[in-house]
Amino acid sequence: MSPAAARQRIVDTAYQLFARRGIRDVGVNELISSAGVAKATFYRHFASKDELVLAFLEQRDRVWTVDLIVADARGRAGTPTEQLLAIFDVFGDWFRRDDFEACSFINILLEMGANHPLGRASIDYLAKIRGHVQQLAEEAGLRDAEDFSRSWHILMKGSIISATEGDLDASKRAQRMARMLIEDYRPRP
Amino acid sequence: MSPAAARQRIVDTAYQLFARRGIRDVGVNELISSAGVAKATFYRHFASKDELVLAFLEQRDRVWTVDLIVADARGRAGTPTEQLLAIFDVFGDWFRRDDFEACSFINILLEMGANHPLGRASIDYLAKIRGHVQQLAEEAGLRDAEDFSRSWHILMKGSIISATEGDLDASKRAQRMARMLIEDYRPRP
DNA sequence: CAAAGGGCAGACAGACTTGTCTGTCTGAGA
DNA sequence: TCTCAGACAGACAAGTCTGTCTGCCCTTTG
Repeated sequence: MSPAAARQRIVDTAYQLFARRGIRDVGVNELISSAGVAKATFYRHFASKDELVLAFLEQRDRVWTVDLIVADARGRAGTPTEQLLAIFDVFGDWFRRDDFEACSFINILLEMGANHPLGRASIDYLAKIRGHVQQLAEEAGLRDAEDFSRSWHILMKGSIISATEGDLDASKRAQRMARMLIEDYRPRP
Repeated sequence: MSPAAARQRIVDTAYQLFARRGIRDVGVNELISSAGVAKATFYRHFASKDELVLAFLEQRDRVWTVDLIVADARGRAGTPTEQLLAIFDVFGDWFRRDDFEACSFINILLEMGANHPLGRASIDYLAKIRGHVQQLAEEAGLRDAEDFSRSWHILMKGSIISATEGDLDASKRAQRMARMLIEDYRPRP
C-alpha cells in the first residue's frame, strides 16, 4: 500500500461516518476499524481526533459545498438569477436522498458550540457558503450582495432543518421565499 | 426538604445545563453534583438520563416556547399580524442575551438524530411551535395557515442558526422576509 | 542481501460514562 | 420514643472514550 493510501482511507471513512452520525458518536476505534487501519497509523497521520475533524470539514467543503451544491446549481441553469434559485432544486433532490445527512457545518457548530475550535471552523465554512451565494448575487446584478447572501443563507439553513424534521417540500417553500427575496434586491431604477 | 423538592432541583439544574451545553456534554455525575442531589435520589425519580431529557424538553416547551416566545410576542402587539412579526422582535432581544443558547429542540434533534427517541420528541415539540404560528396565522385571516406556518418556521430556524454563527441582525433579515411572506398569504379577493 | 520504514494488530493506561448498591442521617407521624 | 420514608454520600461495576506503546510483517531501497 502506498504511504498516502492509509491517510486517504482514513479521511474517506471519516467523511462517511462523521457526515451521517456526527463527531461525538463516532469513536476512534470504530473509525480505524472501518478504515482497516491500525491505531498507530491513525495517530501517525493525525495528532488528534479533532485534527481529523478539521480535515473532514475541509473535505466536506470540497465535496459537498463546491462539487455537490454550487457546481450542480450552476450547471442547472443559464442566468445567475436562475442559478441562485436552482440551489433549492438541488436541495430538493438532496433532501430526498436516502443518505441525506443534513449540513455537517451546522451539525458540528451546534454539537461543539461556537467557542470550540471546531465550531469556529464550521462558522468559517458556513461563511464560505455565503461567499458563493454573494458571488452569484453579484453576477445577477443584485443590490447589496453581502446582505442578500445573509438572508438567502437563512432560507438555506432553515430549509435543511425542516428537511431533517421530515418536510421534504421545505426546498419548495424556501424557493418561493427566495424568489421574493430576489425581487426585493433587484436594482432600483 | 419536601419530597418533590429534590426532583424539581434536578429538573431546574438540567434546564440550565442541557440548554446551554447540550445533552452529551453533561454527565449524570456533574448534574447531580450541581443539583446537590445523591445519585440514588436521581435514579429514584428518573429511570434513566434519557427520561430526564424528556422532562427537560417538556420544561423547555413550557418555559421557552410558551412563556418566553409566544406570550411575549402576543403581548408586544395588538393585531395577530403584528404579533406574528413581533416574534422576530423577541428573537432580536433573545439573540443579544449573553445566555443565548439557541433552540434546544434543534440542538437535540441534530445531536441525537431524527430516529432517536429524543430526536423524535424534539420534532414533536418543533411541530408544537409551528402550531402556535398556525394559530396566529388563522387569527390573522391568512390563507393556508398550515402551509404558511411551515414557511414561517423556516425563517425562525434559519435565523437562529445565523445568530449562533454570530449574526445578531438575523432577526431583522428574517422579519423582512416574514413581511413578504405575510403579503403572499393574504386572502385573495 | 540486508536494513529500514511504514502499516497492521492489539494490549494498555487513564479518564471518562451510566447505572447499581450499601450505608448513614434527618424529619414526620404514631 | 419508635419507626420508616426519603435524601445524602460515595464506593463500585461495566463499559466507553482518546491516546500510547510494543511486536510482527511486508515492501522498498541501498
